[in-house]
Amino acid sequence: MARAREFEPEEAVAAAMRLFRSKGYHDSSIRDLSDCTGVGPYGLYGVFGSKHGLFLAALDHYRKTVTAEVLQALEAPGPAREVIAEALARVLELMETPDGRVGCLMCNTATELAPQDPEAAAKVKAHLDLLAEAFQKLLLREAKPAKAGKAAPKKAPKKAPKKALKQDRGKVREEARDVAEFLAATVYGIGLLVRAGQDDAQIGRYIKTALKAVG
Amino acid sequence: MARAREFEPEEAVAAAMRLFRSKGYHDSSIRDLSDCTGVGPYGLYGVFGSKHGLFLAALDHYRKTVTAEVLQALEAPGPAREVIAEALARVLELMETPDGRVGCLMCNTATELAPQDPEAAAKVKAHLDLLAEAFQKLLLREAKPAKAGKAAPKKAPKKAPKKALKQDRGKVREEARDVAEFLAATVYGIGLLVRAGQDDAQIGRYIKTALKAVG
DNA sequence: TATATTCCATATCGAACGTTATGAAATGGA
DNA sequence: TCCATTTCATAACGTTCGATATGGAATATA
Repeated sequence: MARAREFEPEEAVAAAMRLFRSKGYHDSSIRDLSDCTGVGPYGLYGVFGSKHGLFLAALDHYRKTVTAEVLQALEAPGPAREVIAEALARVLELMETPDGRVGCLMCNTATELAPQDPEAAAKVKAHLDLLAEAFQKLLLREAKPAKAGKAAPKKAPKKAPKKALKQDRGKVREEARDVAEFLAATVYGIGLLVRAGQDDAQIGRYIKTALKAVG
Repeated sequence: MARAREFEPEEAVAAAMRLFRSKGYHDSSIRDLSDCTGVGPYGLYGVFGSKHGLFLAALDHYRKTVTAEVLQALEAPGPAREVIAEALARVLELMETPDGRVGCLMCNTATELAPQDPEAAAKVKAHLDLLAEAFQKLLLREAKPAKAGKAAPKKAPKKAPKKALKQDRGKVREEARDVAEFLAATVYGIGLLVRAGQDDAQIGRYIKTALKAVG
């Protein structure tokens, strides 16, 4: 048929994501994006339709790469609190890249674009929910080891009326949701502090203090 | 001598601050600012020198108005934890304005500009420190009621060796600093969540959970 | 009232923006 | 080997950017 494409869209998105993450949406021009991806306006518009389309693709790429590493960290075995501490430490690591301390693209997007860009806002919200669900899953994994486990439960349920059980379950689930949402926001908070120029020691203390809310 | 100025710089800054807070720096044009302040490019450049100068003035104005209300809330009497809860609730109120849920200008600036704008970054950092100091002062006010107080101290110091006193003081002070820094970051976190489009109920749960870290 | 000076509204500047048009280069099927 | 088609690099489009120049209106002093 015709000439073949000479670039890989996925690679272009990855490069564009780096630029957007570093400089934000408005301060990244098509020429900048063209330079950093090595693609040229024709290619970018042909595949992504617009600067905005490319940006949305970059948001998806962020979730599939950076955020995926956080979610993976939350799948680690062990006590929830320790897993969370490790995951948040990993988050902090991920906020620094060869481009500098660029923070979290989703957090940056929330403040720069969300109120005026429904599509970007939807992706940010979905991302927050994704994080919260991962935290909640981890928290509930520990809260109810009711299923057959190898080790015996440390805290044996004493004097637990059957009627109250459902209420307890609800309470536990509710608190887990609150803490999970809080931790998802904390992930954004880490990105925010990195972006604000705080050093790792200070952010480490922030994480340590936030963990006190896990209970 | 000559013709008098027809606008009040302070009012112009206030209007510019509202626009910057709503749309960010890069998405607010001189024409927009000219329209919303009613001043015209000549006046703006004559007084503020540049768009960037006007923005820095807007950051100062934010501290002197919005943040001042938060600092005032932190001066309220009563148990630290309750005062903090009230102050954070006040923060949430302040994030909504006639222009919508615009969030915190300092938080927005941290993510949009700080890495590439040293002057803005310095103001953001100073603002964070200001908040942290206010929280720390409040926390320490409660931690050491050593000075002559009307009511008797509830927790009488039992078996406290003189040598350990200094160390305890240091520990208390250190923990107060950590919590204070955490709470300052929480203020930004509230602004971030507002900007991300979370509703008040969700942010209220975030505040409630964060308060668990106060201890 | 005359004048020098400053401010205002507006026009305008060169540059950069996001996007599209253009012509040469490349490629699979006839 | 030619052709139809698609991609490429690049020029160009109209618009808007931040910033400045300009001419008339306003004012304190003389």
